[in-house]
Amino acid sequence: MTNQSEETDDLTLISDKLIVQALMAPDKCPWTKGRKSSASASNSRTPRNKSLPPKKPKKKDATPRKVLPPKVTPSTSAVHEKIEHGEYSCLEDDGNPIALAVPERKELCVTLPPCAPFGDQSVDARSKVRKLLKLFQLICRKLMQAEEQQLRNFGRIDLEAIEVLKKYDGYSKPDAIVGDVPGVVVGDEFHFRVELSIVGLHRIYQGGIDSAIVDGTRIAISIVASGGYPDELSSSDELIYTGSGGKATGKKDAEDQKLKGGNLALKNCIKTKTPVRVIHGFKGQSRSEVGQSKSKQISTYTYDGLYVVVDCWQEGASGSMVFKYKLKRILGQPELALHIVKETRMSKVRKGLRCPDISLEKERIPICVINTIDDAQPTPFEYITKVIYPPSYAKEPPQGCDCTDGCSDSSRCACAVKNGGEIPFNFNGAIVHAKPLIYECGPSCRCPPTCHNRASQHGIKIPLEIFKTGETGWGVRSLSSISSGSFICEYAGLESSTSETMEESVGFTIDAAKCGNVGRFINHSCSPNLYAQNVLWDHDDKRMPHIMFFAAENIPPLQELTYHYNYTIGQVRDKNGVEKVKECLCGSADCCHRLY
DNA sequence: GAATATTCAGGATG
DNA sequence: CCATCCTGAATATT
Repeated sequence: MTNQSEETDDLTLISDKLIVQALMAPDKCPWTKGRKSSASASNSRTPRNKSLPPKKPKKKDATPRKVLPPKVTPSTSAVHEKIEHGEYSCLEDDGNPIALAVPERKELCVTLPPCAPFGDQSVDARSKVRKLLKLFQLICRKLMQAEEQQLRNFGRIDLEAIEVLKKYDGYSKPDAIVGDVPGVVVGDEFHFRVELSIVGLHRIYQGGIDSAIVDGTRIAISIVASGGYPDELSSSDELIYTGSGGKATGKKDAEDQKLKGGNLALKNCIKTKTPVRVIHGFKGQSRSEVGQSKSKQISTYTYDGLYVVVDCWQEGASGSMVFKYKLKRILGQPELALHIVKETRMSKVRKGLRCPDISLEKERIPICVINTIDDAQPTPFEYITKVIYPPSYAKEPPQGCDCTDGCSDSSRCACAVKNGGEIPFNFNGAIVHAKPLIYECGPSCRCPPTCHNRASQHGIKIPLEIFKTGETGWGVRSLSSISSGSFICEYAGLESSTSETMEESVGFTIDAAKCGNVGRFINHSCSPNLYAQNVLWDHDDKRMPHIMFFAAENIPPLQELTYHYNYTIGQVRDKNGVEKVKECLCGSADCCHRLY
């Protein structure tokens, strides 16, 4: 609908505010209020002190740069009002610090955002769920970071993280829910069983069948099928599930499964016609990145939707009988993206393929263009992978570190020190949390390219594709699942100064109308799944940091990638200073229907 | 030897 | 005390 290159007119940003998304939420970041020095912005290991008065952000110092979204702006609105109402806040700011109960001398402190959103009626269930999950994932990344710095060894990060989360105001034990859980949508992905429990999808940690008593009878409310038993996940909408207990789990003694507990509950569902939530677990989807350390086995749990139990019988030889259940998926629910991806991968020809690699091999992996809506092709542009700086501009050489130990000692690595004494990435490449500015190691550092403090400078690693959306023109998505914190891509384009001379210039913008990379196709959303992070690595000019997109949550395959353009209403004017209005079409629940 | 499969042990919840 | 469609680390196997 909107065409990028048509919108190349005079967008003028009258506000000098710079707003960038926090990893936690569409939030009010330090940028909004002026910048803190990156060193003081880090809260990763502040001493524990709950009564610490909230830090007042500095009014404003040097305003670096405005993020100019692609001039092709599809749809949008602004989160501005919410920011004004203080509904959101960012990790870097005045959160309530919660100390981890680390039974060793070294205490870890995770700063959590204020808990206003919880229990607030105005926040819909979906936002709550997403916030809780983001919070949990943030804690996990923090713990992982601590583990990697060898401050401490947690066996089970998931269990450790839930302990922290429990201390957070707004966390409560989930009630038993029959049917869909408000805020959870078919296709949602999780990485730990604990996460299923947090959102109330499946409350027990290990058991496969969660049940509740309704009207005096025990009925099943959710099941997890993750390969522990030989279930049959036949084709599409049917599932044969194996009961719990007996020998199947690898017991020493053969034993018949008993019709009690979960087994009975599941059988009762036939009579009561109770819908059962099905969560599908997949194992070993880990994809070892090139040059990365050993890839951990990663399990993914996908919410498959509601099923009804239609049949129940016993199977097997006497002495090792098991219960089997036949479940049918209730019609009218969205198809799992996973299945579509499977079909797509199976089929030889890709439907709607308009271009096998729009980057013309400039990226490490091809980025194809898919259009199953009409015949349109993207408007031609020059594909570049790196930002192009103004001709007159000579980049300041960065001051690197001289680490030879892989920058492992974050108190000695000069780059880590600039990041407030931490390497802001986990060893798997995920960003730990949003910061005003991140310093990656660069060309003048002595560390090798495999250093963990170089997460976003090696280009795109996740297979992305450009596709035609219904309403918003072109968009970007992936056939793979993306886990929270993953680096997606840079926003590349022509860097230009907003004032006459380079020297006096206060603001810079990136214009991707004529040349750019995939980043120029990423649409706006009021509840985005990516966020933009400022990063410096190949130069030290804070006025024009790289703008790097990271996943703010787990993103299922085929879901469109979006970030918040961060316009404010009234911000954009035409040549004559007249306010311009653009409708937001992002369609999210908290959309305010105006991009600017 | 490294990548993968199997087993073991520790653990939270009900 | 019991058991569980978990996890991560330790062994075993290709």
